[in-house]
Formats: sequence, C-alpha cells, structure tokens
Amino acid sequence: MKRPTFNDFKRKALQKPEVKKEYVTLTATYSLRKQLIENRLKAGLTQEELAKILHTKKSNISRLESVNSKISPKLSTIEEYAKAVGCKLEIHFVPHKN
Amino acid sequence: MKRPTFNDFKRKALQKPEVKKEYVTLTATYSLRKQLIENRLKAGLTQEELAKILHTKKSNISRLESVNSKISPKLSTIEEYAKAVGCKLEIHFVPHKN
DNA sequence: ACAAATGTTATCAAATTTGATACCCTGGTC
DNA sequence: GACCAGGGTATCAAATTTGATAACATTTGT
Repeated sequence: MKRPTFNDFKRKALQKPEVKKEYVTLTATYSLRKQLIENRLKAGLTQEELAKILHTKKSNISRLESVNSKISPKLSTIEEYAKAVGCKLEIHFVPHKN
Repeated sequence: MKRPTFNDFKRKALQKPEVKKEYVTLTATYSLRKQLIENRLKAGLTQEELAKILHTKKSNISRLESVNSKISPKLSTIEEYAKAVGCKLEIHFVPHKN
C-alpha cells in the first residue's frame, strides 16, 4: 500500500461538500492571480512597465495581482491586462459534475 | 468556385488589424452574455428564479445578460451566477498568435 | 383577444473598484 | 552605509457596478 499523496488528501477533502464549495470559489480567483503574474513575466514586464502600458500606476497592478487582495476586479480590467501582456481572455462555463 | 460564405467574409475581415482588435474585445464580452443565458436556460431557470437564488432582483439579471449593456461586471458577480446555474467558471489567458 | 409570465429599461442610493499619491520593505550593487 | 529597482500596502476621491423599485414590452397559453 503506497503512502497517501497530496492528491489523495485533496481528493478525499473534496468529498466534503463544505470544503468543495470553498474550493470552487478559491481556485477561480487564485488561478486568476497566478495567470496574471505568470503572463506578465512571460511578457518580460515589470509591474511599473505594465502600469505604463495601461495608463495607470504600479501600485494598482500590485493590488490586482495580490493574493490577499479583497477586491473582485471588473472583467474589463482583466481583459485589458490580458491584452497588454499579449493574451486573449477566454471565459468558460463548465458544467459541474454531479 | 464556390460562393463566398460568411466564414470567408469573417476570415478576410479579420486580416485588417483594426477589425481584429475590435473583434478580440467584442467576442469576450459577447461570448460571456451568450454563456450566461445559455446556461441559465440549460438549468431551466427564469431570470426571476435565478434572481431569487442570488438574493437579488430579475431586473439586475436582465442587465447582466443584456447584450447592449454598457457595464463590465465584476468577476465575483459572474462567478456567483455560474455557481447558481451549476457551473464552474474557468478563465484562461491564451497567448496571441503573432 | 385577454391574462399571466417573462424579460427589458430607467433611475436612484449604496457598495465596490479604480487611479493616484505617498510611504515601507527586500535584495542586490556600489 | 547609501542607493536603486521591484514589489507591497494604506488611503482618499472619482468612477463604476450593484440592488431595489417601478413602469413598460414581449412572449406564452388559453
């Protein structure tokens, strides 16, 4: 019997409905922040350089990317960010299994 | 030689950079509205029923789904809508070709 | 045609995000 | 140590979205 992995733990935990509920909302925003940063770096830009492109300030970019940020950005904000780092934003409604 | 189709026209038009630029931003929001409505219907809900689930009013749902709506909704608004119709929201940064 | 259900639009106050400014922190370099 | 680049945080006014209400329009069913 192999030792339980993190994925095992995750799969188990997600059985609990209250955990699953949190997980769904968490991943969406978390994955977004990750993609923001990831694609800015991929474009070789600092927060300040990106800010200039978007005609705003670096502090605002930082707020957007911040993990502990309590704000839910507007769709247009994310869209402009994406365009500035050479990406296209795709949004999908994926039906829940169960 | 077959008659030019709409897709032919579309492909041709998208060669023009200024058209392409508009297209990119248009499709993102347009495709969103379509998915909102499509998935609400798929869930068998009226705007009023969905409004009740989200603790709001049907007029607000209509505004969200409205094609000529000038507003760019918050991400959390779309996320809650998705959850209410039994979906998970997925957001992807897709690198531009070229 | 009528009534009921569903969807749309306008408007206002309340809530939230955004832009700008200022300031702090860390790592690296001199 | 002093300096700089890059990033983070707090705060305020300005801009925008959201919720609620009311009235109007459209579709559906009988």
